[in-house]
Amino acid sequence: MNLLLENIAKHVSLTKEEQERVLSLVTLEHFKSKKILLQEGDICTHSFFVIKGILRSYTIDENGVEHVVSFACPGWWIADMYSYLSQRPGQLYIEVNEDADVVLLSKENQEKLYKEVPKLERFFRILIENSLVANQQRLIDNMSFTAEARYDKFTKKYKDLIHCLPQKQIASYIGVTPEFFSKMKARLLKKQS
Amino acid sequence: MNLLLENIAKHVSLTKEEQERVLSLVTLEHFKSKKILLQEGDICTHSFFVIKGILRSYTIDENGVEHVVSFACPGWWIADMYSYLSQRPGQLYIEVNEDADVVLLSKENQEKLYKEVPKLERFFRILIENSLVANQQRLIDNMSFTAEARYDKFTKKYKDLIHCLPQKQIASYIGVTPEFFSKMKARLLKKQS
DNA sequence: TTTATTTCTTAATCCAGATTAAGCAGTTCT
DNA sequence: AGAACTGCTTAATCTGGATTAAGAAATAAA
Repeated sequence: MNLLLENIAKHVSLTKEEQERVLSLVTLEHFKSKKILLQEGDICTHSFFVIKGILRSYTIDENGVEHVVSFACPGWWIADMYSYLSQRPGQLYIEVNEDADVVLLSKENQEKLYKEVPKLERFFRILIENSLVANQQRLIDNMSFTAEARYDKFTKKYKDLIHCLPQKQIASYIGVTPEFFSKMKARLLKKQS
Repeated sequence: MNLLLENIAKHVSLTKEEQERVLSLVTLEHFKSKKILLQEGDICTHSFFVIKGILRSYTIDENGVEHVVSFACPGWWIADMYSYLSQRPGQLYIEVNEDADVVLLSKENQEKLYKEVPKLERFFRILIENSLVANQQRLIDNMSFTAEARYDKFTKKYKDLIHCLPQKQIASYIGVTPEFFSKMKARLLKKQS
């Protein structure tokens, strides 16, 4: 649970009382691998902060193909932002990739926090800013680079994560089929030697 | 200039004095078509709010190919968010598509506004939230849909804009070459009849 | 342990979209 | 008016990556 307070402390400093207030408005839960925390059509009532384990968000398109939107490991937030912000049914799935301890913050309680601890408005703004920048970069990368270059970027950015993920999920994240990804990887191995 | 205050009023309500303070910290400028407001390597010191005309942001990749990131018409903000937030050199170009009246807000003055009119922290958070959601949707669309479906979405979303844009820019935005875009459009015309 | 189920790989074939190239119309500049 | 750009189109060819299919390896279930 300290991880959450440390995370906040990186961007704004709270008094002991404010910290207590934050903790009183969130809950900690444990989820087993493969548990689905959110489905297409659901309204995203909570955002999730990962303490331990890994979560993953994805969409399923009209052909039944899964597209990974993001991974969240300890210290990261994850939610269907469209649904969470608008409180309308969303299109994202959020699933547990590896047994996880997760902090839940409800939309209601977040609004409460904004009022009671206005500093947190700043904190969440910064989170969203970072998320926007990362997202925009990924969009540009997808338009500018080949699958190979995208994979290269991914390995550098998520060095630790990479060994914990089934490679079909990595393939999906960088935007290729598992078959092509497998071929590409084999090609890269040959190149190196 | 009213457009700016209306834009703010949609999300937070300011007193007359607060409005005055906002206006005192921004400047209005006119730019001619093709004027480049920001280049790769520049630090983005201002964000731009379009009163009249159209701006466009894009990157140029290592092969010299341009990728349109966004269009901004009246009532929209535009900036290189990575560079603006981090005050580091960015990769985006921002160019005038059509003679434009633009409100400039410097990073400094924005910080000043956050302190003097904390309500604006909320306003800008909401802006960024919306921008994040739109961006994420575009990422999902790019992964899930064919060029044709993406074009279809684009025409619906930017009905008015579409007639003001050279189609090579539309092609770039949806992520195809102008040649392919031209072919696709011809194909669509045949289909309809 | 055996059986299912899922994941990964390899290979053949296919296709959306890129590349190259050329011609044409409209603008802008002398 | 002519020259020089820039934008759009068409067509031929090419390729990154998809699709289909089938087998091997690894996990999970019974």
